[in-house]
Amino acid sequence: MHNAVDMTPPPVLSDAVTIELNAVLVALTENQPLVLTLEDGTLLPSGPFATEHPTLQIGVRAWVERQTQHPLGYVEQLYTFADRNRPASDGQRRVVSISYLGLTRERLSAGARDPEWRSWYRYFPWEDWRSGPSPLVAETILPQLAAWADAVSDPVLQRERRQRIEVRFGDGTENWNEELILQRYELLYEAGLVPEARQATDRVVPATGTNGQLVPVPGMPMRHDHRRILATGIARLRAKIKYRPVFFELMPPEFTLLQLQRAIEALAGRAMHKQNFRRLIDQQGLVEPTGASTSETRGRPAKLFRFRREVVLERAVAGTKLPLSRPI
Amino acid sequence: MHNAVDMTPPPVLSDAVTIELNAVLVALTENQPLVLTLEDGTLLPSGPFATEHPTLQIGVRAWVERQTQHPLGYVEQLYTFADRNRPASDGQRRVVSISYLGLTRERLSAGARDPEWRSWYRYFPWEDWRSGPSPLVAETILPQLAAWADAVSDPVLQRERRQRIEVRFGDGTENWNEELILQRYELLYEAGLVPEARQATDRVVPATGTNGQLVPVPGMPMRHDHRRILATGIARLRAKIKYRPVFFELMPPEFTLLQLQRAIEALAGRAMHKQNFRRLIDQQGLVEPTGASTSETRGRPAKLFRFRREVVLERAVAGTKLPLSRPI
DNA sequence: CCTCATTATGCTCATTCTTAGTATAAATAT
DNA sequence: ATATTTATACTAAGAATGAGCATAATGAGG
Repeated sequence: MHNAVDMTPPPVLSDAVTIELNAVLVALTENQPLVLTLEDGTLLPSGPFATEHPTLQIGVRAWVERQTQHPLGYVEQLYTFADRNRPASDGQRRVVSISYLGLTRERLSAGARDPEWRSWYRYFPWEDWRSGPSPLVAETILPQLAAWADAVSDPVLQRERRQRIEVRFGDGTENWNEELILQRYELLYEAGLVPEARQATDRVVPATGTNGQLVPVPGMPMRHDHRRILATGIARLRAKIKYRPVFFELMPPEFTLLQLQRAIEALAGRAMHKQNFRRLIDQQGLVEPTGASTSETRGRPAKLFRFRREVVLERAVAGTKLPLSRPI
Repeated sequence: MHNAVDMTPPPVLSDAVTIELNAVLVALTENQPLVLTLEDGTLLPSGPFATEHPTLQIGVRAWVERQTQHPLGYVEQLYTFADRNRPASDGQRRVVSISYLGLTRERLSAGARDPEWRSWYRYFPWEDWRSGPSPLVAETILPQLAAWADAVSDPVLQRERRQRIEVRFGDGTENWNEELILQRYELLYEAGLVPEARQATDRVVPATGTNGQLVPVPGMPMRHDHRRILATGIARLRAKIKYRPVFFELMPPEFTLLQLQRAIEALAGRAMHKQNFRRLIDQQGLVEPTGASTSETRGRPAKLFRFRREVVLERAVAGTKLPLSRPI
């Protein structure tokens, strides 16, 4: 590397580290957003980055495809971090984790136990607002967070905590921003309301119930920080669907507009107005009718659509608009 | 790490790699967006990630602050890549580069040669549309890209190339999307129109002028892939200013609304309608008047503003809207 | 002092977008 | 046949946006 004379840091040996790749692999089935898990749903798939992989992305694709027997469509880097909660001083090499978001069209080996596809709302039940405000927020989460805010005596800090709660969770019925899933998880972690927070070494102020005990919020935990990585992936996807047509990779080659709508709603965790959704979709020229219709549903048969070739080719830069506003 | 029996890849030694940290460090002075460079503007600052750094971000902060003698405000991870153009088979450890975007309030050591702050439009002159469409696009870039598209005989490929050019550059006067800076750079690279493309080992189809020679587009190159990293940082920043109040970190504690507008315009590379800008800004409650005004400018004195405390505290989730549309 | 150039700021207005419907069509289940 | 379900067309109120006019407050130059 370069060595500008007065810029060079004191000669320090850049240490050897080991790279671990993590994947948040997403699929959609029957209006459920699924994520691939291992070991009874407690881990995301991960694997080492090795010499045989020319690039990181090829590394991720290689072992995900081997594990799932399925070609991986869209792959996007999520985040890289080093040594969260892992000490480096025991003679072992430090581990740097690089996480990826992957989208795939169909799930496979349904019912398998390892790997197993699970709805991500098992991990984040409060994030599903498709049929209105999740009662978990108003009834369980907000009261406990309020207690956590009250637990600090300094009025300035208390006000800051209340503000942070309000921005992330709204009031339980309004001002819900589905993109803030990661920030919500992190706040719950900080408040000691998720089980993962107990094992952590850093200072955590646990919330206590009326009997002085920790009362974890419903939602399945994962090992290490994999639930946080999952939240990062969901957040990225929820943000991205609003301006890039990522759902290409999740949909079958032909679909009805309602299927498309339900797919996006599954990702966003919110319902959309049907007529407005259709208007936006065909205004944008993302899809074209195949000419056929389906009568798999009960009512009037729906036209089938496919994504337009030109848009698929340029999906990395093509724009989308959805009747999901970017709140505040 | 976990080891699900039928999931384990063939036992492969996860190889040791070296981590290198790169920084795109941005500041604003006199309506120019500046980036910190080394070695006569040919490199971005980079340094090794070493044992003494508990986390990656602390590592970046540590040596950037040592190099610039200036506290680093906002820091955000950009991208991680391994071995772009670097062979791994010579017995040396592979290098994984992790790049960061940093924002800082004031530049320092003005006029110093190393490190030196430079306007990023020296590297991407075609990206400055603040006083209308950049003539470089219509007069230099588009003709050469058109020649590059024509150079392929297969009509399907030719149409695809034309479409990619159109999406990224528009027609030279309209449909300019300032967020696509990275995709534009990559297209110029692919077309062989930037000098960096010549040294690359991968297959590059160089564009040729009328006399059969490579005609690079104006804009200073950098070594390695640092200009690409810079483009990544600018793209991230241009996208982010539209929905998060990142400009906090770049502005002085007090400023006029015109100063704020010029700052954002410098980042976006586009001009905004003054009255509409003001309307949006005060609708959102991002700033509050300090009560004072300034008469540093020639005309009517402008009120001074500061960012509101509440918004600064929650800047990671606070929203912004600017009269810069997210085109297509 | 007067006028002009310059910047700041208030206000309007037409257009487009968005939201939240109503209405109607075409199928299935009973 | 009738109720139910789904698809699709259309509309009207309200909000947001884009473009511009009008006025205010200052310094510079005569």
